[in-house]
Amino acid sequence: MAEELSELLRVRRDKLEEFRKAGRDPYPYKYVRTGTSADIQKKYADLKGEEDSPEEVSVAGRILAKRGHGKAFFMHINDGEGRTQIYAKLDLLGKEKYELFEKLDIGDFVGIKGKVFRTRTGELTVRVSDWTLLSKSLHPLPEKWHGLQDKELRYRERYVDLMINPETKEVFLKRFRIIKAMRKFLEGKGFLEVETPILQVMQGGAAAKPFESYHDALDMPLFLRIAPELYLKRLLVGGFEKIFEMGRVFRNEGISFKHNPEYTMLEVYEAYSDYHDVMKLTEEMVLAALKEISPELKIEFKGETIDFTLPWRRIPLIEALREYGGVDIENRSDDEIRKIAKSKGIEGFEEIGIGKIINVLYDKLVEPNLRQPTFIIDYPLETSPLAKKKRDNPRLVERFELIVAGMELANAFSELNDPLDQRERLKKQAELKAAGDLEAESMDEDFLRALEYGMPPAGGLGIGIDRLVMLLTNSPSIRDVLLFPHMRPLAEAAPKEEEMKILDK
RNA sequence: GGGCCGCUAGCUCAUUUGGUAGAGCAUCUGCCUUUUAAGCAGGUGGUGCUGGGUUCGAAUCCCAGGCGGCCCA
Repeated sequence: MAEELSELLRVRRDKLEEFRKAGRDPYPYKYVRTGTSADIQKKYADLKGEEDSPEEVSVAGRILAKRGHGKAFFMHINDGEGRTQIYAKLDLLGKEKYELFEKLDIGDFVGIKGKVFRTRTGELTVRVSDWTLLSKSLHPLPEKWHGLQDKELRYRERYVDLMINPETKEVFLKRFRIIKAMRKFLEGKGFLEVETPILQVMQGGAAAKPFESYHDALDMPLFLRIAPELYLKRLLVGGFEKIFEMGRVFRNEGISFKHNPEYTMLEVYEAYSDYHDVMKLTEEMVLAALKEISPELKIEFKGETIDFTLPWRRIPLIEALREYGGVDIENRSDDEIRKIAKSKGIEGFEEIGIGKIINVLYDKLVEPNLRQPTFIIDYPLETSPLAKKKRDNPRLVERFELIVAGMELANAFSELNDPLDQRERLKKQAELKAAGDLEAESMDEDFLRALEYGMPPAGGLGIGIDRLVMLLTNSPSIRDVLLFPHMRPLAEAAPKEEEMKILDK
């Protein structure tokens, strides 16, 4: 494979051999550090200009910058907590060690031993008394001024993006803190984290097209879950009263700035609660996540100010359609609603249920216009087969979605626990599926049996974690908050014939 | 799925009537013992996304395809 290497790559491989010949293993097994870059900054903060640290330290990291000065040499190395300046002098190291040290490349990992001192410009610096190559890098890094700009490369080679662009790392640190804060919030309220199947026999819990897989030994198809909902409800039946699951779900749909085929969803269920309680819980939890990122309740997102000050607006779906879409579907027949939809340019859903059409009307006319945090509440019955009917209006269900910056962030119901009603609703879904609606729910007999044993009244909530992180980190695309967003493979990385064979077995 | 835009050195970007493809950083060589976008001098490095077409001649014009971005459905 090595015959076509460009000069830059060849030079690094040559150096690899040179280090080997000089008796330095380019990939040794371990290195003992006395501390990190941050430890040095903290420990020697009071070091005066003229003095050395009394003892030697050892640090390790990736070389990010080199500045040679003839018989002296500066570099910066980066570890998980920051950077450390390194100073090497011919006098101190001796000819052989110094000349090899100069040959280290940007990108290499090194271990550095030496005393700490302050340079003329005041920067704490380790003066090298000995050094160890810890891993030879065979690729040049992107340039120091602009970093890696090309979005495609940043997504495809996230490892390079992370090592070179500090703001990328910052986004993911924030992501992990947000998730941690939400777990902490829920655990503080007595919720228990559970895990349910990702490989599911039935399609259920949401309106979405699933990915299909196959279990060879059982000789049966399996779906990757589109939601954990139906299993979490089985747990309510089993006696868990406050539970949540944070995990990956998979939806076989298009890709956009707010859609990735796999994403992280938080689902929360609380027995003896209804959707009013869940709205309060949602507000508190989102604010707990926000607090982790910003002391203010107002944040910037794509040039827009989003104000999370409570209370957030609550508006029934039908009113929202009137206010934002100028259409009135209250007390209209299915045919009339279909006509309204058509007049708004919504076509191609002729065989599909009226619930879907209302959803499309809403998606098109209302959602993009909701910029500030807003709860859309009380959805038409047909749109929500898993939600309880509204207590004073059986044409509606007790459901809300939280919309921020035109994005659906959360979806929640007073969960349907009447097994006979649920059976009727799933039957309707099965009819829609038969008519060609790929997103319709399956008739899940085991789930219905569970409900027949009795599920306590409960409020349930789903939150799209990735979108929340987008908002809180001012990231314009979901790809910016996923470490490895889905990309079409490059020709060179496309699946090989051997791999494709697996699918035929 | 549709529209627009992009793809040029490892990276960031130039290159206008179609006429031998450039810069900065990185890399290499020489000088330089406290620099930090170190400096000075010199050099190497290109299937111009891929394939086809037009032309004496294509990075540039045309067609098809690939990958990506933005907007729309």
